[in-house]
Amino acid sequence: MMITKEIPDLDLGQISRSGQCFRMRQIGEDTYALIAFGRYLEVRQEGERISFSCTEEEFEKIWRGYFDLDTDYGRIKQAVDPADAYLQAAVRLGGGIRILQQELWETIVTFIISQRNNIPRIKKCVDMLCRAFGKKDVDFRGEMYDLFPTPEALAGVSEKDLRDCNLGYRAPYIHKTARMVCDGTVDLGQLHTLDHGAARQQLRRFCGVGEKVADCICLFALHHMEAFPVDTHIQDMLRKYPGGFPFERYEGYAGMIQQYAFYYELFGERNLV
DNA sequence: CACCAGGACGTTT
DNA sequence: AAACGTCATGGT
Repeated sequence: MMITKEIPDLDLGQISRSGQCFRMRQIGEDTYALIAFGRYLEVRQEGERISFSCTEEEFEKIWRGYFDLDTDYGRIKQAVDPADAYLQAAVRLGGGIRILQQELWETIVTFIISQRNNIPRIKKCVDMLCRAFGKKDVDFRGEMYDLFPTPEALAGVSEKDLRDCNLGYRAPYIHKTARMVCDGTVDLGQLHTLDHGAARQQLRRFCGVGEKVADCICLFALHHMEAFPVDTHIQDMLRKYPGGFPFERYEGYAGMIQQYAFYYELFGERNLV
């Protein structure tokens, strides 16, 4: 149960480092393990040949959508202004990033955790949460792994138990948010049917979800490619456009441009551009 | 509208 | 070793 596909514009290392998915880890030189939609997957990359540890059926059902394989990222990159030295450099560095289509509940919680936090620590917190409150399952080798805890699981534990996962002041945010999902205050299923403005408005009702986190959830779980989360790194980037960033040029997919810029701010050479 | 606490730790100096 | 910063938000 190993299938191989030819996939352009995809770099597992870049996706793993890009900080949109906190449950993807490197387990070998070119191999990554991730857990999503109740499945454990190992993915290996050799150039454009990507191997998936699953059946063809599972690939079509889950991973084609998860890795956003029906979006043409080559076309998006070609649309970047050739005269824009900054974005050209950003695309050169992070051209293998894709916008994953992750699970909504997990994305809500992980991006509440992400606020005022760094990527290595976010991953640790998420691992601890899954270890403590997630259902256990076995992978294709028979090894145990932890699913992401359900809203019911997180609403059912004490705030202190959440704090023990090093969530700090985010513990009450997550507890309240879990309860709001369980009691139906916000309908997660319905969120998938809303447009960007309406979804963002609903997400803002959760405790601990502000403008930035709401946009991350829209981009990484609801696949609103127009969502443009502005954090401290993107603020730095925007300052490099004294005449204003050309949002109108990238209408409908500014979120993808945001990801290239975010990655470049984090991993690009400091003295370049 | 302008602060500022709250937590813990990765990163840089 | 010590200061600095981290994919912000809610409360005052």
